[in-house]
Amino acid sequence: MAKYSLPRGTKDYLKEECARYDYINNVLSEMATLYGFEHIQTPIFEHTDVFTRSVGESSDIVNKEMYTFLDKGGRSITLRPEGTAGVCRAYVENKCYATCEIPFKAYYSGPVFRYERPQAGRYRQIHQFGFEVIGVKNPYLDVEIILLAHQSLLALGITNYVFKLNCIGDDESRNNYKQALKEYFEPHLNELCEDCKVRFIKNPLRILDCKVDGDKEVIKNAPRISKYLTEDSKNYFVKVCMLLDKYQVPYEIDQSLVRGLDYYTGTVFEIACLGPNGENFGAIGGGGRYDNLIKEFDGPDTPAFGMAFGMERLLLIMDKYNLFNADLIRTFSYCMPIGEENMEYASFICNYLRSNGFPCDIDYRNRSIKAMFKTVDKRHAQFALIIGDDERKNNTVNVKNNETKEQVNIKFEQLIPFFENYFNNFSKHHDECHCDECKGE
RNA sequence: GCGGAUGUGGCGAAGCGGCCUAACGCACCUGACUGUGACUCAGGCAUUCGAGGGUUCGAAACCCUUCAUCCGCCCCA
Repeated sequence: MAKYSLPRGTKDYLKEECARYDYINNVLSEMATLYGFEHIQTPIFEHTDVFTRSVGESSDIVNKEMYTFLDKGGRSITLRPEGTAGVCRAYVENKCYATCEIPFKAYYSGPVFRYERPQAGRYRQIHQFGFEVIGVKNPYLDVEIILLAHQSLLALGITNYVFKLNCIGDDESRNNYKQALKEYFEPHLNELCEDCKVRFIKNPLRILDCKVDGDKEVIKNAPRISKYLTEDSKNYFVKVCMLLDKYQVPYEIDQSLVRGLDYYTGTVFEIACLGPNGENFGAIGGGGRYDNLIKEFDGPDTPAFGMAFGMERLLLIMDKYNLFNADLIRTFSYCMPIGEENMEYASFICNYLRSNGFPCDIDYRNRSIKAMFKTVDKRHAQFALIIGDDERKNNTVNVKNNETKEQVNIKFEQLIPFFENYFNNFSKHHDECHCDECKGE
């Protein structure tokens, strides 16, 4: 066993897993671009109060899950537990409200940290791919982001998910509702768990999210937000639902959904997706409207909407459903020098191909042909280049197409034209062909 | 943060106080086959049982501590 091991709840992404991660990241980036988003990056740590003020004192994230430490200058620093707060801080700090196009549409991708007890699909360092739109309040926008998530999942091949949707209302609605909840729960305080007693004071909305008392009549019978929504909030949400119907997005309304972050207002959602055997790995993504957050960071009063995917959850779900191609990792060609004495020529060929832009790798271990062919298969190489005494003496390369198993002896100076020709035919085939294999590309 | 289970080579797994210098299967390496991937056959591949300590004449097995993983709760991505 290794003397040095990973910190709990973290993991190494080795080649295959990294290739899968990159694949998802690419699909989502392309989707973001399709919807008019631009890439931004913010630091993975911020001053602690960036999160306490936005994510909220009553949230579990701030209460018990943050990686917070003092830096050498005595500042309280926190590894970001989510992406939105940093984006909003950056938006205000860089005065994007004045210098950028409104709405400000940005996507980001990277690690976030939460100190939780690890489980399957749950880590302390996870990666989120998120989208934020700052500057617009319009049901069409809420729906645009949900559509973006919807289309992204379809592009990844994920199908059996559902958007759980709720409206937690504007300030007025929520204040009315909080008041009603307080009045309702006050006489029942003793029936609630310890956590909920704290929630009662800090944010009674949280009580609805409690699973400990989830079955208890008290919570079941609690007033519903829908009754306390202002006309505006109600109409807005109805419009959102109507549009989702129109676009045939799979969603259901879940009035107990309040989200674990305090900054949400209005439309909120989580994406639930079960494994092939009904396993529940938690939400694969979530988000919502946060109309007060920019103001909270001392920016102008600006509405906003955002969402994020959990990369680890996507990775897990896609793996369970076998949605990854087997050959995400591939080598175009692999040089097989037969015997030490052919190493020099083989190495020359390999570098020659590389300098002409054709990916190539070479076997350095003076192994048997059998062993090298196994490597060719394992690395999904398109071509095996067999280089032995005959080839070296005649300045040729024995090129074996690993797919068709056809083998030709090619003069050194014909190598590049040969591969160029191969590529041209390949893309020509690609353009004209409508077979299943090519359609998806 | 709470409750439960588990930890033996790259992987799966037997062994549950001495015959363990750790079975078996897969994978891997070498050769039979001086240059074509299969099959077959022969051989190789854990001084060591997550780590540290203790009990014992003797420990992978028993005890303690610790680390990690998995499941449930909580929460979410």
